[in-house]
Amino acid sequence: MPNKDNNDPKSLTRKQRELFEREQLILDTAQHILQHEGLQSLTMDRVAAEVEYSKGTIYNHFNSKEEIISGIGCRCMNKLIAMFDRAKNYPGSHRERIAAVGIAHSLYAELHPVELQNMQLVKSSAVRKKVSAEKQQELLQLEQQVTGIVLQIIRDAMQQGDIPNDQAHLPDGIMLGLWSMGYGSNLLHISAIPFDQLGIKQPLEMMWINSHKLLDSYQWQPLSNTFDIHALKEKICNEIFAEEVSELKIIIESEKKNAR
Amino acid sequence: MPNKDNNDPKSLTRKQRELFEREQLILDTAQHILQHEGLQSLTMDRVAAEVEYSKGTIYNHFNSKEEIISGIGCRCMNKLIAMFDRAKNYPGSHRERIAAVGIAHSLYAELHPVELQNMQLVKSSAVRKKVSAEKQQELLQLEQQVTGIVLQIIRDAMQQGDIPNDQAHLPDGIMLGLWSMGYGSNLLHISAIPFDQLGIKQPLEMMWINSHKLLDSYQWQPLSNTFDIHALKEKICNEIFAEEVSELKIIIESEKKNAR
DNA sequence: ACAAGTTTTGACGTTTCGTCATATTCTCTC
DNA sequence: GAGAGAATATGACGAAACGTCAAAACTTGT
Repeated sequence: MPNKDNNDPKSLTRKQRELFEREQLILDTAQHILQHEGLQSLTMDRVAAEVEYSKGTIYNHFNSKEEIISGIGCRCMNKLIAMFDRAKNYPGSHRERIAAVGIAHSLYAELHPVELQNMQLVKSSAVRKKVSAEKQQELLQLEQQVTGIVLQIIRDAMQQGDIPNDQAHLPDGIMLGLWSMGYGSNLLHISAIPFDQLGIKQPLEMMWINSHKLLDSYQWQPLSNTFDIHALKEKICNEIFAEEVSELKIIIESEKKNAR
Repeated sequence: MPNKDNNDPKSLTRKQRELFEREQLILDTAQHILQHEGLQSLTMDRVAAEVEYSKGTIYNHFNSKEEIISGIGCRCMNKLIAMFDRAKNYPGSHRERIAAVGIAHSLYAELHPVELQNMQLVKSSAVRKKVSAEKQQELLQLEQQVTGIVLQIIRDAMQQGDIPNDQAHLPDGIMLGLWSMGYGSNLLHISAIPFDQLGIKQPLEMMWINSHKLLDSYQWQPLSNTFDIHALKEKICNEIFAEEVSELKIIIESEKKNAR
């Protein structure tokens, strides 16, 4: 290109930036297809056609389709971590902060069911086997960030005396309890089980209640019989996740319209 | 065939039996491949070769690969239900019976991690989309059997007065709490997260403790501070699941040998 | 302007799913 | 027991998708 007035000494960086941006474009495109048409429509030829590069170029960025799927998984984890971080920084009691993390988790599940399913897919051995060690390390590191946030809040609470120290399995027990219950509830939520028809409550609603019962069992002060957990939920939703909640309302509205 | 001394009037039934047996053979074979070589080795040609029928014949039984995978899923669910049933019939307190169900669930996860992953796969939309409505109905019905067993025990306990009736969300709350925590713990258990290395306890161990904490929160008598939950686990393992436990020991032994 | 290096391309080989016309086997009647 | 007609089994084939690689296009430095 003759136009060289941009005499930036970091031309190497420009190239790298282009590479990086293209990588993002590929992931954007793939994620969009995945979200709107499902995994069976996510083919390499399709992605190549939509980003308007050839398949070979796609393969210069990602060694396999699975690597793209993992890449999407990483982005989703980052989005989740951003929400968890906001929850962590909520200026309330430690019990309120951990509750905010729980709300972040279920809001994420409601807002991005497809991504959740994809994150599940990434963990399957079929995908993991074809993904580079680096990407796996990246995913593991992200997972650790998540547990790190939760553990930090629990440790803060212990240090502050909100949780009695004379119990076994701390802080792991609380972390694993919340993690497995949240994880399980989210997956039940996105499963095809028609809870309504079976006369069973929605998993995400019950998760909120059951998590508090679990925290009560660990005697995490203040206990839930001293405050209104539903009011707390409302409060946290308004103060930290207003944006997500309104997004969710829009989704629910449009689903209602589709049902009609 | 000239040899017709077997003058059974139900020759139709014999044919049906043959068909059924072949179907089982196909599923046996597919499950064996899946278990020992993973999903990527489970191809229709491979199954056809191993059962020594042509691919067309396989397709007379199952309309797609996904239908075979779902078929395997159904068998696994049935195996799980059989274990749950044994737990349900344990002649102890209701709290002991529900605890036995929990043990059944984690034993299953430890004994059959591959099947668990497969049952997860069946729930993915990619598979569900290609499966007949009947099979989906069958899967749903099996899932209901599972929840039915749990709900029955909870209702028994309520009727007997073991659980105070003055609480909201009964029996659903307990059921969903145990289900999501068990489900989540099992999936964490089979995930690739190296809990040991991260200095975190194993999800299945914590699930036992946290489930009891949850039941305590619902004030399900007798509360866990009045008995030794680890002794109870030992007792239930010996009295109902001796076979599974010894199977598990063999697996653990052989894994140790492989590690060396 | 040209050469050396880098990146892009898309045709191609391979695998695997699922189909279907043909071949085989079975069953029932005479 | 023979033969017609129905039921079942077969495997070659088409289609779709992954991943590769030699050749083409572009970039950069001299």
